[in-house]
Amino acid sequence: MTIKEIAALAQVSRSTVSRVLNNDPDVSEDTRVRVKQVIEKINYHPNIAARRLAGGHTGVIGLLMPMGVSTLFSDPYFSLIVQGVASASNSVDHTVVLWLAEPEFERRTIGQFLHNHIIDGAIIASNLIDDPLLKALTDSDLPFILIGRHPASAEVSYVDVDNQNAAFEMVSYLARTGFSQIATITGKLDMIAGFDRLAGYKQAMRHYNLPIQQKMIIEGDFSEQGGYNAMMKLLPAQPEAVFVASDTMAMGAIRAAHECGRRVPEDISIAGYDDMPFAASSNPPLTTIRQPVQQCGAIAAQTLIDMIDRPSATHHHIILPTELVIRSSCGSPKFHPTH
Amino acid sequence: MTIKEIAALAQVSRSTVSRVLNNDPDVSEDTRVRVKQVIEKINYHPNIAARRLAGGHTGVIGLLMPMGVSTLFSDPYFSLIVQGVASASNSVDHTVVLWLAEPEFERRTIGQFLHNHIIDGAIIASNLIDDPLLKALTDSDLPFILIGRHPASAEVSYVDVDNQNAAFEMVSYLARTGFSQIATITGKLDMIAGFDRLAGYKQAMRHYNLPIQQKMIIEGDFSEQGGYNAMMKLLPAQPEAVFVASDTMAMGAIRAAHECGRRVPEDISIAGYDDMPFAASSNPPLTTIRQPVQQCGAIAAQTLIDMIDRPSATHHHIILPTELVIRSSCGSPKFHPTH
DNA sequence: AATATGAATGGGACCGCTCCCAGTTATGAA
DNA sequence: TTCATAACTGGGAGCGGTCCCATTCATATT
Repeated sequence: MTIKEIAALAQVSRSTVSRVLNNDPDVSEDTRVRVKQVIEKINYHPNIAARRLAGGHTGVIGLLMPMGVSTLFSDPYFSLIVQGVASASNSVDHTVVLWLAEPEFERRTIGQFLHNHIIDGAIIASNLIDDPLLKALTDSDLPFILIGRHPASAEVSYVDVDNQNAAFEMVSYLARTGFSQIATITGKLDMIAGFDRLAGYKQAMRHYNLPIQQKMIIEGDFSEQGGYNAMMKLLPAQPEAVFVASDTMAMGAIRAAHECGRRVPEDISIAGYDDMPFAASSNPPLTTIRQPVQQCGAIAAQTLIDMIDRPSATHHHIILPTELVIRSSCGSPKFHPTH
Repeated sequence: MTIKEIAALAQVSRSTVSRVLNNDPDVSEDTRVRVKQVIEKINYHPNIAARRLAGGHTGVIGLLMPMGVSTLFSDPYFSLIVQGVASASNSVDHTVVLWLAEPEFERRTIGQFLHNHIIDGAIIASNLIDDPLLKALTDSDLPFILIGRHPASAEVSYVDVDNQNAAFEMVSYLARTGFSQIATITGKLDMIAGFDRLAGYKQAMRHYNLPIQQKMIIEGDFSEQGGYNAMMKLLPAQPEAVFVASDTMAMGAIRAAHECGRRVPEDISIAGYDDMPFAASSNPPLTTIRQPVQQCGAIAAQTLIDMIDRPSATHHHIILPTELVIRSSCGSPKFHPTH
């Protein structure tokens, strides 16, 4: 089933069929309809490989999430990213493929992924601060965009939320409520999101003249178990409130607190980050930061497709707003007058 | 960076470079080494589109999970499938792409996916009993394999576990323990796995001369919330034990039981299915069926690649063994002497 | 009426690779 | 030494599209 056969059946040339396929205006309405009917009837689909080879684009964009399949699938955050990317791409007739590779294999295949000329561009949701992937990407001529800002930012396009500011807002809220012993469970600090949220915490502490203490800062890893472990380490330091850098970790932290007989928020206040779907219905419902994850994915896709269609030297740096969501996992100091 | 340039640099013909690329034995060791050095130095990657166009295969296989991104990412089952497929494929130098599409868009693009000739074959983890996708697949000439058997089986290849038998084993275990009021929360009954597990339940009930009662059979949907809802509906019927068709649903069922003041297993026994990672550490640890999900994915990939390399008319029907895993979520009737 | 203009279409030349066939050289047997 | 054979290697012909240029024909302009 080739364009040639369609051309024969519709009694036009290959070129004309190609024009119809690509919505070229230089085709008479008659011809267009006739060709389309044949295409429809034959159930013809252009061969992407040939298309790419001859033309230059395929209409498929690649989604790269270099973190191992298991974590990729265990964190609802990624699910939302994927949904955003997929629906935004689909709505402008692009399809998206998720490149799946076990970590060891990934290094070998990543080059292939970038150079195989099967995708028109790539969206990378890595957020490792120092990802070697980035160098490969900038060296190649493949259009790409990051989800999560990159410190050496100017050279690459990204879409992100203002993690630092969001964390600042949250910790400020805690401080204004009257807490002074505010701790934090950070994300992985080699990820930009983890790093930025910690920076926001520190900024707020300084802003409210609260001491920044090492024992009040525990590094987590964005996982539930990591939150649990961190909380166990943190509890002896007697924090009144803790800002946990992700909702998933917050769940672990709450589990740890409960296990040690602390009520939330009566004995200890816990705030999360992400406003994941489960945050509203957890026990207790989580005070957290809402960030538009799905929208991040969607905007990344739109921007990338735009970059593909209209190449230019400028880079896009898009920052999406966050929102403080107050629920009941944070009380106020009067609840535990021991302090 | 084309094969031509490599040929020029290595002072051989395009053909010879192609031979080296494809491990053709008809190349002298000298030449092979020389060409490989150039390839290495230039960091050359063959253009997959051209390769596919000229040759016939790309070394990439497609993974199709037509169920919407959100469910895809929320169920650890799929995560395991993906891991199995990815690692098995990678180990024989194939890469796998996950075709992402929102449901509405999917119908339009699926044809493209099948006919675009960018993938050498497809693995489908749909298990909808009557998936129209299947017809499209059989009509096309793309090699494919199902994860989860298909009722109209002989025509297609698949790898699956013996769901019915596994369910039979589990319910038999419950019956032998001494329960007579055994209920079941099924999976979605338009999925073959849900259907088969219910069949196994019924088979065991008959085998042990236990009555099959409508009120003891509630249809779930494989989700946690679905398990919760089903359990709420089931509780008034006073079952002693319930076989839940997935661990995820079992967690919901346990939650419902607890909420209604029933202890597990003292007041009610609950058995799951899947032996998901969390099943061992849940409260209480779940008696369940272990099925080699990851292995399913791996074997599907291996078989598919074999089918691609050595086309033949025969279809593969592979059934993997399951295992009854006894933990503490099922007690014995003496625990609740009210019955 | 003669010419310029533009819309619609056709055909050739690739895109980068693989496959097949033919040619070259080296090797061993006659 | 001569010739058949094997071991390599090179070149041509596509794979199924897109793009560009050339062509045709109808319409508008002078």
